[in-house]
Amino acid sequence: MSLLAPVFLRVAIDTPLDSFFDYRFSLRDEAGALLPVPVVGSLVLIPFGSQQITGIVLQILQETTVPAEKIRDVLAVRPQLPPLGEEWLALARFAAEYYQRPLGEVVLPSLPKNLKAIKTVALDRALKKLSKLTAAPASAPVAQQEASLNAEQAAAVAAVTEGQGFVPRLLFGVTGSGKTEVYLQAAARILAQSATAQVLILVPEINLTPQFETHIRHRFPGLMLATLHSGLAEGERLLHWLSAHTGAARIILGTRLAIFASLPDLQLLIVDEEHDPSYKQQEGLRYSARDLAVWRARQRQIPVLLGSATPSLESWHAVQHGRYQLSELSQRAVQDAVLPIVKIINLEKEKPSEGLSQRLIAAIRLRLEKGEQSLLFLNRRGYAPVLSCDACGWISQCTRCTANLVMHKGDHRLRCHHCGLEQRIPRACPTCGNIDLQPLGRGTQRLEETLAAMFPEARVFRIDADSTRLKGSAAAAFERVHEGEVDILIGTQMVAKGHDFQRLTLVAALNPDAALFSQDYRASERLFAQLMQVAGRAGRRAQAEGGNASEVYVQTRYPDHPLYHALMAHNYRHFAADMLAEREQAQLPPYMYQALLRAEARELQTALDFLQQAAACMPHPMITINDPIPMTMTRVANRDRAQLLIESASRPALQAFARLWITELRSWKSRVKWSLEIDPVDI
DNA sequence: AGCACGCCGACT
DNA sequence: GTCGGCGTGCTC
Repeated sequence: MSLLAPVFLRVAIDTPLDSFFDYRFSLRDEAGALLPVPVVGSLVLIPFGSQQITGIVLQILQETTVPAEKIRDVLAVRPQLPPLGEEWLALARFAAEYYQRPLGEVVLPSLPKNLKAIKTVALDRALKKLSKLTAAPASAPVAQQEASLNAEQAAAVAAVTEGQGFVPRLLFGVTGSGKTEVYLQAAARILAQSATAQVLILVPEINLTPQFETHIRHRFPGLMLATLHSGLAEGERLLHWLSAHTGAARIILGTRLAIFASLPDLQLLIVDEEHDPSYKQQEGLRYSARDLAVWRARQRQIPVLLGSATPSLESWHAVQHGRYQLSELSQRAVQDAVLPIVKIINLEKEKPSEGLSQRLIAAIRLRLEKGEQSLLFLNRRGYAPVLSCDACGWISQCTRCTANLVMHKGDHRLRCHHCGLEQRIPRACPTCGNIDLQPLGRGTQRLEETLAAMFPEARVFRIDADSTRLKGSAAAAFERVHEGEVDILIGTQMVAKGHDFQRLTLVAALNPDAALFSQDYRASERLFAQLMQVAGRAGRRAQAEGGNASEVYVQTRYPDHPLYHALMAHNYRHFAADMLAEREQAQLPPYMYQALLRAEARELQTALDFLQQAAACMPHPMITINDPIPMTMTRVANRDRAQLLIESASRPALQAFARLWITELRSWKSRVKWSLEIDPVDI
């Protein structure tokens, strides 16, 4: 083999085509100088059709079966970037295989845009900046001002840090039981064990990164921390990603996308609020960051800590079956703090006015008198979910979706929350001309208006996606609440997570019933977690301060529902046992594995026909193929959607089937847009 | 998925 | 006579 012969690079690129592409790489440049052979994991700039794109080198080949006339030359390699490692590629390969997507569609979207740009100015600048920061004196990663731990916390920290190899562990503890302290001290010990060790901490929401970041910076001064989430500007994102990739960052804090960070010496993974649905990506590669965290830990034979007050039934099931270890924090860690008292208000007996029962109004008034905060949780933004005409029965419907247009009073608009369609609120009914149109139902805006009128002396404040649309305004809004500038806080699920408000002693869920009877069998699991979580916002204050225990009010038409009883008793174990028994009885996950084939087309029937053919094309003894059904929200943005659920008791069988099935469906070259999701969560 | 090439309707 | 509709075919 002559040294002058070119080599061929097998490259993965971001395309739905499930194949790799081979390119020629000449070992001599135009001047005749010898070039080093590129390394697997390098990024390369290549011509692709009429475009120039960036791909990643998977293999170096001496020859290729691709006809010579088709082969094209690599345009450039990116030598300044240390190549992505084998271990990272193995993670991407696993995700691609497990979720049944082309490898390039996993790898390339997970990299910062500036890394893939044709021009390397941004990359060069970031690398230069990074080299200055490491140059900074590396202080010993000794934790500062550690809080003292109770026995359960200490046991959890010891168990995490003294275990050998891959140990998945569930940290089960109510809000306020001190999970964060366990994370920080476990991280401190792991970081102290070597000068290069890295710890990855995942949080469910971008809103939670700032306060977590503050904790970490305070606790580990001088240690490089990288945050990774979708809110970063491209420049920051590249810098942070590079600091993780080069090993300079020792703690990496991020949302689900951070699970794909390149981390050369990862030694501990922490997934906070592991049950949170946000860990599931709901478009493109539909991965579970929680599940991938466990996979990464197994791959590297390191501990992974999954924390929650209301663990996912999957994780709880794994504990019951001995696949995960359990560390429990059974007490609130703050001295004298007690669990809030949960009170159920029967809306059939206590008729609400403007959505508020008299008892709840009285409870709010009491808090105002004592200078304490109340939080009203209503998971519905806008003024009213629909506008209607009493005279003819017209209601505000989206013309493009199977959904109502939501009334937004502030900017006088009707808005579809699914496709973004907007129009002015009509002066009169579009069908009969009646000028007296009625908002039906209640959203956070209307509630805000009601409370402001009811308590003119109170500072009423609303936090939802509408009120925090501008970048950075969510952080400012939470800050306002923390500073005590708010008496009554109204919020959607945004306020349910993570934030601890010191003067908050009343939490109310105004209208949580809808989830009880949802078609989605996971809805009650989510509702329970959400209510436990929002309840956890209250009662952090020590009783010793002279206050009574905090209160949580739940307004419901179904006061005897077992979910609310479990909530009153703060009894996750009981709830989980019931739910798992139900799931086993009904043969649902985690006792069964599922995949969901979705199809969309202009006409519903086209989508259903496609699914019907898919259902019939490959019978398999170990796979249950259900009937195609229209999705609950059939039409979104003028596309009709339908789905087909397949199930199996065997994960390998489901995987093998899905692989063959996808190959078959691809070969049809149908014009129906379709996708297959493994382990779907929103059914 | 992009993007080009290619063959039929309403415009300067 | 051209601009542009989206059908189909390809991408190392």
